[in-house]
Amino acid sequence: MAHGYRAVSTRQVAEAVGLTQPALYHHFATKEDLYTAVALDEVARLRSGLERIARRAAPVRERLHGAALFMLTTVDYDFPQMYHDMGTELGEEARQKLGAAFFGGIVAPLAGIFAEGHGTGELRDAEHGGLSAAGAAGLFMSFAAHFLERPLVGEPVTSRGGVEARAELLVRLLLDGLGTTHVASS
Amino acid sequence: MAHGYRAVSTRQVAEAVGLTQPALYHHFATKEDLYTAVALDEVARLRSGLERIARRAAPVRERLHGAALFMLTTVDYDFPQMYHDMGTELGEEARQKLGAAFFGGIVAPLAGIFAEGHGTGELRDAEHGGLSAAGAAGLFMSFAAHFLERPLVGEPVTSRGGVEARAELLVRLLLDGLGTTHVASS
DNA sequence: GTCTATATCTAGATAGAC
DNA sequence: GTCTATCTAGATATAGAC
Repeated sequence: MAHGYRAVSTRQVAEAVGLTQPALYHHFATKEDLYTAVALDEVARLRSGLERIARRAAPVRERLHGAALFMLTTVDYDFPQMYHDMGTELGEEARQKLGAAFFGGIVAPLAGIFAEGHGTGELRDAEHGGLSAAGAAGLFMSFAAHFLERPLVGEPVTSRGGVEARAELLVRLLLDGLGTTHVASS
Repeated sequence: MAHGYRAVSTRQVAEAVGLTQPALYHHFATKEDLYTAVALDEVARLRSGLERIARRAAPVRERLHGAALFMLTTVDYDFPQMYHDMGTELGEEARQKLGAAFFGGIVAPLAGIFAEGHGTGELRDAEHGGLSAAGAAGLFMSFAAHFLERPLVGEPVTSRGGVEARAELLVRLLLDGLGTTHVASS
């Protein structure tokens, strides 16, 4: 997930788990199967974390902060790269399967939080210059990816203040934007 | 740029330009050299477009809209993938070179627009709950990548309204966020 | 400057012993 | 369930004729 599907060989995977390369093939039929299994595992981990946060009895903004903190503290790989691999390196079947898990496990719980915000009028939906609940969840993920990104040159993001501060900044930018003047919903 | 450094073979490149694979090696010493040259070309193209837009005598918001429209209409590859490749698949020298070109050609012109917005008080800088000019430029690129992204399942983004509307939405979300209540700068 | 032919390496995957 | 040994395909890169 950190280096990309093609960049990691099955020999490297085998060495990391203390096996020889052919031994992997006793457990998984193909490299794609292995990758899919790991990706599904990771999506399930994110799902349980995000669903727990989404169920909290806390204001929308606070739960979004929790979700942001969860992502920033527990994701240590390249999220866009994983998404790219899921979309381009896998067969139709694996892509559909992962796509469904991704939507149900990551987009859905986040979308639930945003939908509540739409209900209370705290957040703008698609008809008021904002986004649908699912669209907002997708944007949230892009924000998370942005704040996880390691710059090409210069210091890594982790040194730009603590994760707490970055999670707060993430939510503030997502909800309030960079502008100083608030534009009425149109 | 669309499929990733490792996913495209030099044979495929050769076929695309109407040559045999070894003929490429008359023009470029290695695959990495070829990739770097193409990436530098593309960064130069973005640079000239973004600098032209940044120089326009128009409000900050309008120029950001122009930059968004420029990105959405002229980038037809996977931007995060290119960024990932630049960071992980190339040697130190090429990475430094591309990193500098990226910063000077893409981040800098965008940062110029944001800096003006900071000057007029139209945009919040890092000391008022927003971002530095360079940070805002980076976030802008992440927004562009988000709006260019092709979803794992379902219809491509191009069918979600025209590019004009998507560019406008991009700027609105970036500057005003998803919330309805404006939070005073802290 | 482009070609054919090929060297060299590494990848995913398989065979079969234990 | 893991190993050693190996197959086969595809990759980057080179040699040398034209």
